Amino acid sequence: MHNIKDIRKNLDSFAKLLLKRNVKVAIDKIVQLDKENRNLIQKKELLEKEKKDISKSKDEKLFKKSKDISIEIEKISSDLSLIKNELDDILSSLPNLPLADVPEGKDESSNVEIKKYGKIKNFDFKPKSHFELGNNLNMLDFELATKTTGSRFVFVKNHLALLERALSNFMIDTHINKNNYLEVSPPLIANENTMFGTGQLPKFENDQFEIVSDDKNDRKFLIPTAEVILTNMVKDKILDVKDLPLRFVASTPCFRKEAGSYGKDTKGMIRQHQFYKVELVSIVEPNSCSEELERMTDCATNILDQLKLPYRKVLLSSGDMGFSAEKTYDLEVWIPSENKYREISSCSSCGSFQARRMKARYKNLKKEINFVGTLNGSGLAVGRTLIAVLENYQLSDGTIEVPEALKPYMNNVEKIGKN
RNA sequence: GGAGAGAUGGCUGAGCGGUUGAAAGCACCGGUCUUGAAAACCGGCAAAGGGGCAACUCUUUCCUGGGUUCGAAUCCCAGUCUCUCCGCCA
Repeated sequence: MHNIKDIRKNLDSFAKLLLKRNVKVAIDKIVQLDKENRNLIQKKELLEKEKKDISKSKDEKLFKKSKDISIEIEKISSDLSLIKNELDDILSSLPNLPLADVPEGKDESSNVEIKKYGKIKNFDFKPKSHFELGNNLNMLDFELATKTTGSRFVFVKNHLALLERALSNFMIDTHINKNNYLEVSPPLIANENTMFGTGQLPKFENDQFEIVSDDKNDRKFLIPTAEVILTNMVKDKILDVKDLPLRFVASTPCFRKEAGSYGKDTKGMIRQHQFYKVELVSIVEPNSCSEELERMTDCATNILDQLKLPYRKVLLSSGDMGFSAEKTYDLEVWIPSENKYREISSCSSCGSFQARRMKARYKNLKKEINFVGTLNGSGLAVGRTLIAVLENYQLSDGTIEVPEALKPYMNNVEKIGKN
């Protein structure tokens, strides 16, 4: 959510920066609504003052007049709320502004590769895809999931289920022990206001799984990412600067409809309606967002380093960023069967964009109140990490080596194979 | 699911029709005292929005939404949430 005061001050740069994100704003409309809004506020306040004075005077002769004023105030109020709603609707559907160092571009083709890491293994056989491997091991069952649930779900069984759990635990342990995150086990369901706070609503309602409820005024959604619920932990709060930064980590299932991606990655578990993800969220002073973004991204890359998976770090272009982000790094892991890198983590700074939507503020040492900065990143997407481990650690006989870093979590299983 | 109680500022908690944005305490900030600190004493301390270059000023807000009244934190109605007891249950 953008601050109307800031927009007022920087009309041109505001429109220009949104254009960088391929969004055309009706800037004239915003200006006009803002003007009307303030105009009506002034009118209303004047009347309220008059009314207040009358009641203070306790002068019975003026009581009739006070009643008339009430009627007038009511009229103005209803106009006011119409205008205000229209303005808010526009403002709440505009994405965050990109930072200056974000490359300009329409889509992912303008993303900038920062660096490649790790060593891509040279297989002396044709590496199999994760779904072939999983299917042969009888540990990934897509057909069964289709039968019980529908497309884009999967049963993970036996040692791969263990591996999935091991990955999750390994990641969380790393983040709480080495990176100073606080572990959280949050609700997996969020209400409408919470979804608005992080920017999933109102614009991306169709991507969400909504829970059927009798009460239309109490809408509930399965979280599409723990970012939603973790970031909203500071909703409506005024924090003390001494409490910052706050860093939360959670491993949760994520639920997404992925509308619009049908036909893409239909095979395997790259793109599922449900998947596990270890999520990192930081609440910081707004001026340390950029610094925290580097730190958070390092926390995520550290997991890939420890798992010895080859990956690259990519700076997203303005056209490829998510709605709430001002700057995003993607981490892409090497997928041998596809002979390319695929997204496994996305770390974003949102500046104060989400904080304004959530009304999450803090008090600095001078006791000034300001909105906090929020960041979120995957550390990492567990489902996709499972894929990466399967494919990168496969042997010619279709068995899977367990990465060194995961061994403490694998109940002495060192190699995953049929037995 | 049944029966009660409650929701007030960062927290605890008074107020139950008229200068109450709201007592008191805690926390916090400033000052006096002190070699320094503590204690004690004195003073300050809500947020959002509007107007103003500014000093400042106005409006709104005592869970939410309606209603009564010239006037509501206070009365009425509906809803939400919390707590206690009982039942049920992983």
